[in-house]
Amino acid sequence: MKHLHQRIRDDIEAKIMSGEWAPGHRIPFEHELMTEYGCSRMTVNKVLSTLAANGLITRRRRAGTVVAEPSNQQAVLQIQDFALEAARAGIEYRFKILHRSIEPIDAAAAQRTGLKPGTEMLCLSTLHVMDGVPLAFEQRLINLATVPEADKEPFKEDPPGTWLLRRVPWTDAEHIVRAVNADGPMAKRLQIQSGAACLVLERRTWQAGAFVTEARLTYPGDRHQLVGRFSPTA
Amino acid sequence: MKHLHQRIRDDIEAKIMSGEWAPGHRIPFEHELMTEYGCSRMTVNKVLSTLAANGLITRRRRAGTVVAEPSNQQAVLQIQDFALEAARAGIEYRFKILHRSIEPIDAAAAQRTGLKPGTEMLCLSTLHVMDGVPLAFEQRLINLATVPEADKEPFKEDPPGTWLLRRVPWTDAEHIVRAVNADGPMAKRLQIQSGAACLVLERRTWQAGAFVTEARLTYPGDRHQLVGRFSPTA
DNA sequence: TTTGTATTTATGTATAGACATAATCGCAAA
DNA sequence: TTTGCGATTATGTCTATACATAAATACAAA
Repeated sequence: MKHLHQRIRDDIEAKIMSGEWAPGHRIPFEHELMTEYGCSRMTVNKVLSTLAANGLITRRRRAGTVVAEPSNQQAVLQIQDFALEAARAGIEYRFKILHRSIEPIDAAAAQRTGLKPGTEMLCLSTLHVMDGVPLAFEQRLINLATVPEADKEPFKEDPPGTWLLRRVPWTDAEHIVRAVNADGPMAKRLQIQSGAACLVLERRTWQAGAFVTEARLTYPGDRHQLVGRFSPTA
Repeated sequence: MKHLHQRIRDDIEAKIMSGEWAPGHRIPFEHELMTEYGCSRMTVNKVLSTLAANGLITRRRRAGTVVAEPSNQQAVLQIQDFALEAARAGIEYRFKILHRSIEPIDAAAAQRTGLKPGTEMLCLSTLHVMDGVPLAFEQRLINLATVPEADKEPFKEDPPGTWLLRRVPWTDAEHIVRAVNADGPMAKRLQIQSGAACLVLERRTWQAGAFVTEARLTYPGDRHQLVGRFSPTA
């Protein structure tokens, strides 16, 4: 016999995912489920709260609980930290800062990040190399207003991403994944053919509303992929 | 005065994200937090359970609770359902089944899906068109052992993905995102230049361990991107 | 030393009740 | 008809308690 908690949850998920309870359908009240399963309200409540947190259902006081609109399917993709992954796998990892400067943010980037045009940003270009093979090229902007100590950091030990991850708390991130053809300079840096398909991952992170950093990572398409696993229940 | 629940949660998250409690650091026992905040164990327990579900902490019986290793950063990417998105945006959407057959699964696919080689699969190739522009090419395998009714479905109303989503409950999915150069036939189908970068999304779904379907979606790189938002707390 | 077993301990699940709160509904007053 | 207000109702949060369970620990037997 499984846990009641799990049984209630499985039942509801099955009904939603089979389409028996379509989006917008009102789910039985806690009171009703409580009678149906012969358990306390807390048990039902915890299940429904969890499902709501996972976006499967929408709850509103007085109105009750309904199956959520299948907004967009969500997939959890894992995005690796080069240094960490390399260390774990026992692979030789190096990185090289190819460019470093402090510049006022341009108009397009200001738009993306929500900063005032002209804000001073630390601009870094980094090549990530594993086992002697270029794995990714990283173009990064760091907001010096939020992370002033980045100015004096030489980035000798850790690459900028790892350094930031350890030092700056962040609360929100936005990701964009695209595919592009490598132009000449990019092809040269990554040692691939000009025009080869590359996976581009852009990540912007904020900390309590304050912009922290933007990273654009370009991976050779034939050497890399993003992998993710997703359970609606997890 | 905020809810106690939220306060405890904020405190713990702040300590973790500021680095004060580094990965591996043991968090006070429920018993201790209960005394510290002057509340019941259930309250503390719910907070910690939620944080554990979000991957911020790791809990083990008897051993206690520790700050989770920042394994891989996880990003929640949104993956759209063509028909649904088009309907919402008021865009004209069509799809065309270019190929349909029933074939025993090949060795490579058997490996990926965990099925026995030779299992009968419904193979479909579909072109998705929005506003007259090819948006994606879909190659899909459907496990007839799990979804026998797919055999007789003509897929006139809904494209295979939408049809399956409505009909088959699924519990697990695996995603892979890659970038590839379009070969000749693909370029022709998508009306792009041969060699143009394409985003390839592979999705495999299971239902309680039974394989349901595999979809490989190829998007022109210049027409599409995946977007995602992520908060560690949400 | 190794293996097996009992104990302890922290978390996991569940209960039955309490009060708070937000949103809706119905009714009455303007 | 519209506005305002009180009653109702479903969810939100929390308590105090109970027993289950997994895992570390200590101790005893082989």
